[in-house]
Amino acid sequence: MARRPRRTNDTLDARSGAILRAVIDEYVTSAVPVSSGSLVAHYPLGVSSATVRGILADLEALGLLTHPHTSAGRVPTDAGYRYYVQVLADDWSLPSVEQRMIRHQFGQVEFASEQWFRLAASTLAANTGTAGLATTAKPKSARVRRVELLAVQDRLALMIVVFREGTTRQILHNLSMEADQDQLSRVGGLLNVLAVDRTADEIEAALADLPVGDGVNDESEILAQIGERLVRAMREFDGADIDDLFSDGLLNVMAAPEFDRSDKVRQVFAALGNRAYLGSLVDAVARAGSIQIFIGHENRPLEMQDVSLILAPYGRIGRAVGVVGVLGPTRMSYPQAIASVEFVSRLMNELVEHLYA
Amino acid sequence: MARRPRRTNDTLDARSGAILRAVIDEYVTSAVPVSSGSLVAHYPLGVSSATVRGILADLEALGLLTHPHTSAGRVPTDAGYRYYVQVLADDWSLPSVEQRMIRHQFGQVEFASEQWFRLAASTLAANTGTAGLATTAKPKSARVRRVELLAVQDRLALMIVVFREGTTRQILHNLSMEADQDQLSRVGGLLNVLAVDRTADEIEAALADLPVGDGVNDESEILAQIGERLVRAMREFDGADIDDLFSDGLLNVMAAPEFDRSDKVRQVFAALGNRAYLGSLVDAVARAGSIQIFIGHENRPLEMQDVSLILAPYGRIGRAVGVVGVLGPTRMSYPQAIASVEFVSRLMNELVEHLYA
DNA sequence: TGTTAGCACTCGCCTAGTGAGAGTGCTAAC
DNA sequence: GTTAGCACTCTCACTAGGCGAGTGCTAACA
Repeated sequence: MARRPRRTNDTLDARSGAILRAVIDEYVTSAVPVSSGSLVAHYPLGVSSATVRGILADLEALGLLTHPHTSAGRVPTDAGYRYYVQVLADDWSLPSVEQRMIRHQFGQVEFASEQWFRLAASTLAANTGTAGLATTAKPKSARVRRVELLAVQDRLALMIVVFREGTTRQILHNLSMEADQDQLSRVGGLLNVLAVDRTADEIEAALADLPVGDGVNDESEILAQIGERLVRAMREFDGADIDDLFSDGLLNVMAAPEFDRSDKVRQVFAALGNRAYLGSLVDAVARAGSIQIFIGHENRPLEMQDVSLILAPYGRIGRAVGVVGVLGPTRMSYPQAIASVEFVSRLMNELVEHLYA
Repeated sequence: MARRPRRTNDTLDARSGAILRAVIDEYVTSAVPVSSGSLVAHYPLGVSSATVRGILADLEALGLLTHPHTSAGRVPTDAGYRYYVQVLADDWSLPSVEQRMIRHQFGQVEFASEQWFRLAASTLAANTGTAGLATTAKPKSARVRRVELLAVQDRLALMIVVFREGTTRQILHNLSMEADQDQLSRVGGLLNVLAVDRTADEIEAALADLPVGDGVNDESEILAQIGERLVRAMREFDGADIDDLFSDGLLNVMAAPEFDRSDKVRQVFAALGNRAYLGSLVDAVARAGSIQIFIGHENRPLEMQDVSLILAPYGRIGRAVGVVGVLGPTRMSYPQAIASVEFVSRLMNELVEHLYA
């Protein structure tokens, strides 16, 4: 047989494309290397298995498929999946029934902020049979929306900070002197004037401009202490790679036959615990501004080379951006996953838009 | 050999006890069935392997050891571990170096409330090589310490509730009318008067006693709406089996050879996702008021019969109680685990005491 | 020139069989 | 009561052979 590549200009001819798609669809559901015979049996290709074999050999020569061993069927390579999502992409969108169902669920949780992230993760997990991920939207530099101070004990104050994007922080602070709720309320009032809508740097500057208390005035001393603690907390927040990561359905990934040995799973989970790596991912996705797909070896960490990530940003570019997505074995249903991630990220966008217009 | 049981009154004689302890210590570190030969080689028993074999046979007859097959060494049964922790318990306490180190770490996190739970879980995980668990302290009926209201948008209010035990809830609420921050602040003042130190039921009663607004007064209408939402949130909180579960080191469990197949791990994790089950555990431990040990089959759920739980309560009995502990394979170092859990729970007690004296 | 049937060939998987080694249980002597 | 000695059992690792699946190639065909 003439083994000339069946493609022109980096694009497969229609029939080769159809067969590649068939191999992938089949393999994704069966997890078993697919043979020429099973293809002609399950798909209306209109040719014999011998012809299919020829095409499979070509696709293998192009690096889109492999062969575990001579007498086994074909398995897609990472490049094969890549071609699939890139070129063979159909109009992949969620059936409107599912869309309505998901929308309904989001309506149910009644704006209990962090519930949204849990819901995003669990929706994605349930909808794709893989692991769902969602990070909160983290700004480059947090700005304060509001600060509250509560007296917990003689010298113990609880500070609650609400950032502009809705995330909150609670910080217990040991004061160097006693302070009752009235004092703290007054200090809180001053602190709000000073801090609202400002970043850590701006608040620090404003604090420096304050007349020095000389210890004469207790409240200005408390303000200085609390203000300093606030700035520190904001710096920590700004410096973190990501804010919070919610995940669901990690058990789904374990159920995949390629992860029946738990050391494989452990590696992936370990990589997922690496905040710096996650931060770089969020960054990359935020910078790209649209859904990103990382297939197998396209993932940097060695531990992630058997899985694929599909991530989409949400939020307001330049201000606070978060990410939702899924993680699954490379052998996953990309259409379903892509459609789900795209839909959920759109939904999250609407929510953010609605909240902080 | 005379196969008479080597115990009187449910207690093994000294030598049998020493050998049982040796078997368990050996098996815990090696994960391999231990033979009579390796015992005489590694422990100063002063007898020959043949004698040890006789005693091993007795211990097996008593149900404290088993035999995977004829030509294999002995493995402890759940009953064997139980006897070990119950009767062979030495003075198991943490070396003071470790105690100081842990105390130091807890000092570092600077009262950032939920950080404590994370730290408790991760300390236990690191110290025992198993999974560390910590739940927040949840009261039977939450009482409000403070409520704050923030205007987010025209009709959107963010309510922050701080409960007496330090946990907080953020709830976004859609108002039926517009309200600015001034209005919300006034409503917030009223709400605090009404709600502070009260349970859901008491707040509901107080709300019912309020003069009806008839829609004449916007603020009383807002108060009614927000108050109703607050009561609902508190009911949800009260009704939950547990509040929040922090865990760390789940990967440690996966690393154990008995969990090399990921379906085993999956079962355990699935059980751990069951809130009702966790709630019943917390309940049981809180009721007992002291450290509790559940070994293998002593755990109800079938999925948990290959692991052991060591849990200790902290907090104030009758008011808010939480639990810290570890989860590991039945083959774990009980002395180390028990000492660590006991120490961390004591530490958490001190923290709670210090905070809410 | 592309397609197809036919067929040899390869290779993984399963089963059975074998030998070595580990560790026991028993017994007879101390 | 303890011990050395020994037969016995059972797992593990390795090997060999048969089976089946699926390929790659070739020659014939449309």
